[in-house]
Amino acid sequence: MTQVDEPGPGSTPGGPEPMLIYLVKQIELAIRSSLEDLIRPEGLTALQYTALTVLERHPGLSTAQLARNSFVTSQSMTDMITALGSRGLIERTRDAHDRRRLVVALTPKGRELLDNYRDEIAAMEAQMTAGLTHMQVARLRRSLNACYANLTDGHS
Amino acid sequence: MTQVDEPGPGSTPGGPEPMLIYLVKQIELAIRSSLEDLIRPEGLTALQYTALTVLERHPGLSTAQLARNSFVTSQSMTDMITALGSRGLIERTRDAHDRRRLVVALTPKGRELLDNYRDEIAAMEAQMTAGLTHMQVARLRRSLNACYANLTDGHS
DNA sequence: CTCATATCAGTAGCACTGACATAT
DNA sequence: CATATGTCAGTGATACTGATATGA
Repeated sequence: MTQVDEPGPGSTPGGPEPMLIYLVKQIELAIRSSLEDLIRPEGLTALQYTALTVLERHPGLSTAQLARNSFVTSQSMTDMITALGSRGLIERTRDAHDRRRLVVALTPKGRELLDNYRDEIAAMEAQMTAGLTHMQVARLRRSLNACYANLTDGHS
Repeated sequence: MTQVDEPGPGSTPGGPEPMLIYLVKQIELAIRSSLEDLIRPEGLTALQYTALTVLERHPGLSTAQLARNSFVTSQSMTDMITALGSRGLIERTRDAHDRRRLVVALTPKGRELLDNYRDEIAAMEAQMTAGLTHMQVARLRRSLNACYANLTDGHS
C-alpha cells in the first residue's frame, strides 16, 4: 500500500462541488460492477439483465422502441435481443396490426431468471441508500425522476 | 408515428416505484448520449472525456488508480490512456519514488480541450436540474454523494 | 414517395482473462 | 517469497455507420 486512493468522482476543477453528471456516472459504474459480479454465473452482462427488467415492465415493446429507450441504435439493440433470444430468455412475435414490428416478450425461463435475483438486487439498492431516511430516499427518487424527465423531454 | 413511446426506466414489476438503480442507469444513458453528440467532433468518446476530467481533478494518479476509480481492470484503462496519449492529450511520467508507477497528467492541449467544452457541459447539467430549487439540487447532491460512498465503502 | 422497422456487413471502442516482466 | 504495476495477446459484448429489404 503506497498511498491513500479514493479520488472520488470528477468535477469542475475550480469548484468544491463535484458535478452531478459525474456523480451519476460514478454511481452507475459502481452499480454496474456489482451487478456484473452478481449475474456473471448466468452468463449475462449487466446491460442484458437490465434489458430483461425493462421487458418485464413493458411487455409490448418492439426492438426499435427498446433502442430509443436506451439511447442506442436499433442495430445495437437487435444484437442484444438476438443474444437473449438464443438463450431462450425472450421471444419475438410479429405484430398483427403492424407487420413491421417484432414485439419482444419474456419467456417463462426469462421471468424465472429475474425472480431468482430479485432479492439480491433489492439488497444492492438497500446498501446504496443505507443511512438515508425514508423521506430522503423519497426526495431522491422524485428528484431523479425529474432529472430523467428533463433529459428525455422531446425524446420519443 | 404509431403509438406513444416513453416507457421510462425499469422497476420492480409489482411496485409503482421504479428502482433507484435503474433510474440512475437511465439518467446515465441519457447523459452519455448527449455527451457523445457534443464531443464527437473531437473524435473522443464520452468515457475518454470523463477520464480527462478525472485527471484534471486528480493530477497525480497512476493507471492502476484510475482503473480502480472506474471499476475496470488496469488492462482496460491502459488501452484508454494509450489512446489519449497518442492524441497528445495526456502524458505519463515514471514516479521517482516508486518506479513501478506511471503517473498520468494532462498536457496543455488536454487542458485546452476541457476548457473548450466546460460551458456546454455546465449547460447539460443545468438542463438536467431544470425546475429544481437550489435546495433540492443541494439535497440531491448530498444524497448522491452518500450513495456513492455506500457503494464504494471498502473499495480502494 | 416517404418514413419506420428490422437485418446484414464491416469497423471501432471497451472490457475481460491469461501470461509476463519489473519493482517494492 | 508475495504483492503491485504495467504491458501484450486474444476474445467477447457493445455500439456505430452504411446498405438493404419490407411494410405502413
